[in-house]
Amino acid sequence: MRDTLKNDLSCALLDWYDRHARKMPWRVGPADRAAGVIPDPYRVWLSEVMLQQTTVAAVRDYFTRFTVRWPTIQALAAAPDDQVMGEWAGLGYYARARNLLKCARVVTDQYDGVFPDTYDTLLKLPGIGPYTAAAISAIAFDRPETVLDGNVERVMARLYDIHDPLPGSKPLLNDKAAELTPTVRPGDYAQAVMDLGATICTPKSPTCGICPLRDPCQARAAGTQPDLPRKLPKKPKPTRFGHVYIAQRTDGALLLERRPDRGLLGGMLGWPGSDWSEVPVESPPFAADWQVLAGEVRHTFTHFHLILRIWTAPLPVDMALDDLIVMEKHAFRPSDLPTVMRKAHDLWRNR
DNA sequence: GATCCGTGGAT
DNA sequence: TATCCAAGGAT
Repeated sequence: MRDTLKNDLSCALLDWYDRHARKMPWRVGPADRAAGVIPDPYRVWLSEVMLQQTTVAAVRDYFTRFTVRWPTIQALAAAPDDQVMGEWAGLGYYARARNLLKCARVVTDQYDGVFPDTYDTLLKLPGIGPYTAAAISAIAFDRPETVLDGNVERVMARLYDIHDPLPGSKPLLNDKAAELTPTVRPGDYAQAVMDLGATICTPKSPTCGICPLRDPCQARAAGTQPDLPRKLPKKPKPTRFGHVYIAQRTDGALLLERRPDRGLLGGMLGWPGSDWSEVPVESPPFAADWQVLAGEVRHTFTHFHLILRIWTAPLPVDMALDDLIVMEKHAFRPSDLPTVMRKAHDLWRNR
């Protein structure tokens, strides 16, 4: 009976996916896969890391730029750190980019450039956790692993009308998802559940009327689907303040810093500045007649709001400062900056 | 288990 | 404007 239900559900989902799979630059669609096209594990891995907590729309252009610039994992492994961090700038969660490079170098050096295919081996690699290990194993190698991301959590919570709040209900949701994972076409199936969650079984206003699982869905029968999955309340975000300092030489060169590898915006390029706190201390990188710009930069991170004041001064010739970078005009790209630093740059340029 | 870690779009 | 939240991982 359970097998029958499982087969009905997974077949309904695969059938829906065959007809409605979204096109994505990294995806080997059901028709291509059926025709024998084998996914490139490098592209599957890169896309899955980019997609961690990030929307498909935001990832698209980044994925294209990365794969044009670094078509293979060996090419990526050989890239200088600052080029990769610059290409990742704006996408957020910069630890992903640092771990991406670590992982590329491990696979290149220790696995001869060949991605491992098992969940347990993938899980040991930098930046690959339970979700991504299962996703790569299933999507790139068509192994019957169960992916559990936000989409699958939502689909399972509704399908079985589970009211226990996340994250405590995660093991139960994982059990439900694992029960449904078929041994045939597990890669397509993993993408089918996630596509369903992303397009039909959405967080708000799910379109149950056209859902391939509308009949067996227990939440829909109970009318509870808009309230699922339940989640524990989140903490409010405090507001912090800070100062940043933009100094430019008459030839256009700029004073920048490479942020330490750990912590917020780790490894990224930025403007020197104060700590970000309730009452920041003005801390210019060198003594000068600093002028504060009109306006301010407002930015919201994962766990706090930030309001920055921007100061500017001429950068003397031959100025050299510990841990700071004098970047020539031709070498500076605003797109290499994380978004909050690019906002400061834009305010300064439009002064 | 709780906290930290970005960003932009939708509502 | 405020909140949610998106194909999560590391510590």
